[in-house]
Amino acid sequence: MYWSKTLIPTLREAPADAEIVSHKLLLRAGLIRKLAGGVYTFLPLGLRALRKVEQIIREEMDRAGANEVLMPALQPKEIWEQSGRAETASNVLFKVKDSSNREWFLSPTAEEVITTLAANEINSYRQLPKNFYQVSLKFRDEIRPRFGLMRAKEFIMKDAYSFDTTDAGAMASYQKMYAAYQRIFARCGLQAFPVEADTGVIGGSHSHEFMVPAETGENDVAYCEACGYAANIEKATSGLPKTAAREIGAAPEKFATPGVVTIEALSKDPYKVPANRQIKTLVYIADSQPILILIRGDDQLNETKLLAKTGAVVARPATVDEIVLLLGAKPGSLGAVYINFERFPDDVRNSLFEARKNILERDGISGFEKIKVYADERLQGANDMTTGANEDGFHLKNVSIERDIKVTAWFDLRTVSAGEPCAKCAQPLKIRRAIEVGHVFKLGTKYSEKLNATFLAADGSRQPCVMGCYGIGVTRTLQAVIEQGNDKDGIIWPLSVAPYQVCLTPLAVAPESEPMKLAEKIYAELTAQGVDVILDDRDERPGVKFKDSELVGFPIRLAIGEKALAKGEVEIKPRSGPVQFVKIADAVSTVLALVKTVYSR
RNA sequence: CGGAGCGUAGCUCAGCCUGGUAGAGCACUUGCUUUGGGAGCAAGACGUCGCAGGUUCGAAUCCUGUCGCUCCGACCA
Repeated sequence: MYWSKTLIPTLREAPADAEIVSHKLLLRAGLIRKLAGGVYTFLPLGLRALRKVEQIIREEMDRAGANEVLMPALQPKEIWEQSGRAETASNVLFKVKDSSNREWFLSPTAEEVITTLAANEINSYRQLPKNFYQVSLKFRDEIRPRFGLMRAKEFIMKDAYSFDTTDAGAMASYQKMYAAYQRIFARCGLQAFPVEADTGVIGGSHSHEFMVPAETGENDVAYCEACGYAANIEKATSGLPKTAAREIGAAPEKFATPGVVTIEALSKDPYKVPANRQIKTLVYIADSQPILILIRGDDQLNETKLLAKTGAVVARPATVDEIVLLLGAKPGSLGAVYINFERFPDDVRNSLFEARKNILERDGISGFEKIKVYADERLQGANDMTTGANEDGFHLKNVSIERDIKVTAWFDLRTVSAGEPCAKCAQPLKIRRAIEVGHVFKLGTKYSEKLNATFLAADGSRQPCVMGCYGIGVTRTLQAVIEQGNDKDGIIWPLSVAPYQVCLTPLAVAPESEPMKLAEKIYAELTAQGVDVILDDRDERPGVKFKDSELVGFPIRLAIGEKALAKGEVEIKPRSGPVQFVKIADAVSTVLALVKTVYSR
């Protein structure tokens, strides 16, 4: 390609709405342009890089035995209702109506479509296992698009779906994809590592995310350098000991705490109750039912764990009004010792109970009379604890959680912090930010059962396919490559995904000038060898050409100037390496040798 | 959806407080000079100041509404 024939609108300054370095460079290097928030056009250079990432993904998916298909972006509402996700994934679904008022969803993923296909086309165990994938445009009704391609309303995703006859087979399919992902990200020049992950509304039993470490990422990963444990903070656990038991009195004791509504205030004079001897009581509305969550005072609730462990579809903190109706006190004085107004005489209690129940049920909240209490495992066996008395301005001490509180179930509900001992090897955990570029799930039979994707087994029985699904955010991966590879001058592409591998830079471009004639000759030779070359034929000053080639980040620049030519030489400069002058006759072979170092930046 | 901020030339921004003929740098066009690290000089083109309404003799500027964008939070396959 000749530079003057394509469109590479480089910018000296980044548009004001670009926040992170990779977003700025995507715009400055002329790879993308924004049409609207979270919606971008890929310009020629950006599309070339994107296609290279896609090609790597296709090669590795094919190598792993997956078959490429292309499924509709426009999906009928009915199949989403059948899987149950019309409701559970409702907040991210783009919904459209056609002229006859029929509802459609713009595909954020394709479990329903592929499972419907399998239901129709796969009948026998002889046809399994199978793995189908596609690379296509996906839509998500992001409430807040951010960081360019990182979180967009519209993006390119590779999604794959495996179908097996047995659980063990599904596990093998999962491992194949896991290995393919490691190859894919390595070939893209990315340092991506797998971490244990929550399965979210996709569901399933087993899941890893592939993470690219970056301060601008939107995920926190807990990891152990000693044993290799790594997990999304939403899933991570640690090996902290349970709260120590002590000698205490026979019953909880109420004491006045006027104006004290925080853990911190109660830990100070005159009360001096350390946060780790307090029980924090949180009220949530989970699937329209009130629940209490008990966490140690110095811990933080992990809402993802709450949903995962309780099986709730949606949960939100209760409002202050709801809390007063439920427990009779405002936040700051809440506890789970007396949750049904035991402190009142029976007749008063019953009338309060009925009145409040009616109001809550009017607002769609049910199960008031039997509030479930979920407690974090770290509180198991804890006594000599202090918690709210469900009476404004009062707390209870001498609380033994097992004796005084009716806990419905114990779960790991807390968020781990850096420095806690690893659950596997006791070394201190670290936490860092990362970009999620891929996700693999073992789904099991959740979708195949709901959408009737069954097969006839060798023994004649009809069984649901055991499924897995595997996603890679292609456009996000592209941006992650830039986020990880840049310096003050611009992008540093790995050879594998660079829009062009070599930038030929003649410093005189008149058709009959020596630099231009030599550039055209080298261009022809490199192109014939299968190298992606761009020839900067613009009549610009050398400084402009050098700055642009570094901003765009071509891995190898071959400059041809009058001075070096007079000595029979040209100048070859890797994007992040030293300049070398080579004889004209050796120029092509030197470049070819550099291009062979496929995995290097 | 809550909180904050911003919408002026293709890009970065000034002007707004204190109303009075629309500005700068970069980019663009033409000419001359220059030619190994984002050139110099000269000339030129580019704007319904996001949109709508209001106040006023007069609004980029003040008021109201609205749309869009960004940040923080909530949310997130």
